[in-house]
Amino acid sequence: MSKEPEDTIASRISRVLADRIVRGELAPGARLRQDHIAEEFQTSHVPVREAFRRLEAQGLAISEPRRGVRVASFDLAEVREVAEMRAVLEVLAIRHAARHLTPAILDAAEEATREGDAAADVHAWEEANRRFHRLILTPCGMKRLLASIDDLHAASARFLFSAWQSGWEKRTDHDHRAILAALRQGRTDEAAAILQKHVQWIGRGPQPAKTGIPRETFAIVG
Amino acid sequence: MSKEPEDTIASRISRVLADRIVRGELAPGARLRQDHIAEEFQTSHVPVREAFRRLEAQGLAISEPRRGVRVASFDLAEVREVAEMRAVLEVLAIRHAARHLTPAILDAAEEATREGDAAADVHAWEEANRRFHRLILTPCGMKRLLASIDDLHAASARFLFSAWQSGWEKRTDHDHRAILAALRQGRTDEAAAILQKHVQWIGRGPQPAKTGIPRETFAIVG
DNA sequence: GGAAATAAAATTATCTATAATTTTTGAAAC
DNA sequence: GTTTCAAAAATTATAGATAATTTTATTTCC
Repeated sequence: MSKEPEDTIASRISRVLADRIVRGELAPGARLRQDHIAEEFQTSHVPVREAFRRLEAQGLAISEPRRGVRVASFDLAEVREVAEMRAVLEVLAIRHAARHLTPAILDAAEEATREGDAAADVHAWEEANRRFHRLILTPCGMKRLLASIDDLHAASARFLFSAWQSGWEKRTDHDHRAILAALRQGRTDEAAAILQKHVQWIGRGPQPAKTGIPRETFAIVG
Repeated sequence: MSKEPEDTIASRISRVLADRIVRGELAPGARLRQDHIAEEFQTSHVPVREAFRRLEAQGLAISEPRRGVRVASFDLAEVREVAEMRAVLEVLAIRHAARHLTPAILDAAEEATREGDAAADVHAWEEANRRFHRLILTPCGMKRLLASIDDLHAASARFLFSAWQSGWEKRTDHDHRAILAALRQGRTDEAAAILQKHVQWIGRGPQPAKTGIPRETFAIVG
């Protein structure tokens, strides 16, 4: 019971590195040197290389043979691409999840929304937001679809964190509440439509200036 | 020019293994033993392990810590899941690709369709079919989206090959022609609608009996 | 002073070796 | 004949070592 399975070192390394990349602690283009990372994790570089393959598949790192691995960079076009992929895939997921949603799940999702609204910083908001999406989508039971969505969420979060390096301001998530209301009434199509717009909007509106504090929030979150 | 970059051994191994899994030469559930594969490719098992991580990410293999890697198995539910994911993602791609399509590309796609119709076996058909889809979708220029679609195509092909182990019969692909006609006339919505149905249908109809020769073709191809 | 060439250092990709774990084999008990 | 257990074999995961390549630093030449 208390014995953790403690999966492979490679998976632990890939999780930690993915988190750092998403949070922006590792900047786009930064080189990932296998020996240094191996030293940090007190291992040889073999599991580090395996972790790299995982990051590559997730689109978080780019590897060039013999030239090493670096943190993937991303531009606005890719942010939009990710948003559109998320939109269509999350709609697909919600359509299948709808019939399996229980009041308990919807209550938990509402709680996640409240936590998001009350979040003091962007990381807390992101966690709550992701929880909301996961709660209402997981019941679709489509593992491959959910895994893809998870990877896209990570990519979205990268953008979110890079845009909101400081100065998070609280906001009320009307989309989430509208989605929940529609789901509670069994209006799946309506919920799907709101969800689609909600996600698709990411990266569409005016971007915050790099120097100043971001003003327009609706274009970044989702 | 003649000098090939000859990328890493790991990527070569993952390509070959992926191909074998898709073609059904490696059965679902079959164990992939790193030492044996290493011996076959005249390498150590280190690059083999890296290849495993790639296959895992593509959904072609499943790895359990300390228990090894085996070929992923798939059931009808997963075939449908893949089909639905392909449907929404290919529609997204075609919507973005449409404006960049040239008559030359459409001609090449028509040629691919003809080759598919004339294909003598299921492998030739699959290759032509994939070429068709790639031709009309690639111009969207969304790398991440195209990579996802490619992985889903591989999963679809697995199902196709497992269903049509023998007894391929020629057929005329009306969907492909209708899609091309719509694209030629600039009717993107119509093309997208046909494409969606075309792909979504996979795994829906009656399945061929394992013992006999498959009769219903419309439900398997796409 | 700056470009080109060269030497030194760092880094990647791979191999061989080893410890830990799982699977298989085979005998003993029922 | 089947189940249980233990020893043997096979296999995984990781470490440590090495050759090849790339990057960085240094020197030379213009």
